[in-house]
Amino acid sequence: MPELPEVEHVVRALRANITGRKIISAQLKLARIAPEVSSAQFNRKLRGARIDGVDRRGKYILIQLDNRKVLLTHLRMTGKFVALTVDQDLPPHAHVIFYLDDERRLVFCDMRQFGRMLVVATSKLQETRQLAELAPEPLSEEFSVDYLRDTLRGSRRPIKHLLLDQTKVLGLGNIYAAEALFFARINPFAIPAKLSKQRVDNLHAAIKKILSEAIEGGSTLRIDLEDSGSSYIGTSERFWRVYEREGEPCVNCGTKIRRVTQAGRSTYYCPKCQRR
DNA sequence: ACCCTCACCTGCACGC
DNA sequence: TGCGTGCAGGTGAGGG
Repeated sequence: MPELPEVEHVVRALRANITGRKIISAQLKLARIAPEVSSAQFNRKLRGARIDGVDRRGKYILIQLDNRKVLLTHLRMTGKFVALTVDQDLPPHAHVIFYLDDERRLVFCDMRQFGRMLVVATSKLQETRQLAELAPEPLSEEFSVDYLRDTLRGSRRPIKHLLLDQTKVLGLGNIYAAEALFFARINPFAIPAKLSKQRVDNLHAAIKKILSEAIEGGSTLRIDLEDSGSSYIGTSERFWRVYEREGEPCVNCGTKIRRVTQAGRSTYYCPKCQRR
């Protein structure tokens, strides 16, 4: 499910819901979710810790603890957090359960079991392999036109593929990469190194626009954020210009949206608006 | 270094 | 109804 905007919503909801709570115990029910530790070690590292805050780096969720550790979570495709009150049953695919000091349980559910958790020392956070190579935050000053131009300059793989590389451009997934290219009117097969300065400017603006609109809940996104106990945190419903619109008319020119497979993923684009 | 393919899983929509 | 196929918003390993 989640690309950067969805993860940001999960982070905000978690921050509002669990900051200040203490983890009484942590039950890792499916070992592959935290492959670097046993379930006993997982509990040992987390039990007794108070949650000081919740942050995000790219698509990673960082749950800051007061025991000088951070719980890193990646939702991958289908990971979700849900907060349960005492009287509520576990939902399907509940793989990790955090028993909190207010009698609620924070549950990590993941149908496809791709999600991952990792407990790292706060002092080692920067050098953690999963975070160390990530590109700058796309909504920060650091992600500048100059940065993007320098990044694209050396690359000859199709631009859509590069946009999914989190070490080059951070936060986009298959949907927002397609949408950003549509807004910038760039063909997904275009060669990054060959893009004109103007097109790089357009792409830079499009990435910022797509992500910030999705986060702030503009016209493209309707947020369904629940503070109260039971519902899934950070779900959303939205409308896309090209994604999953194969055969439908382009909103700009009416040409049928095309779907192609690129690097093993579906890519949607308007063949008329998005010329190479 | 790059680029591609596949693997990891379950569930759902679709066609026969 | 039932079964096979393809597909799903992410990443990482392994090959050329």
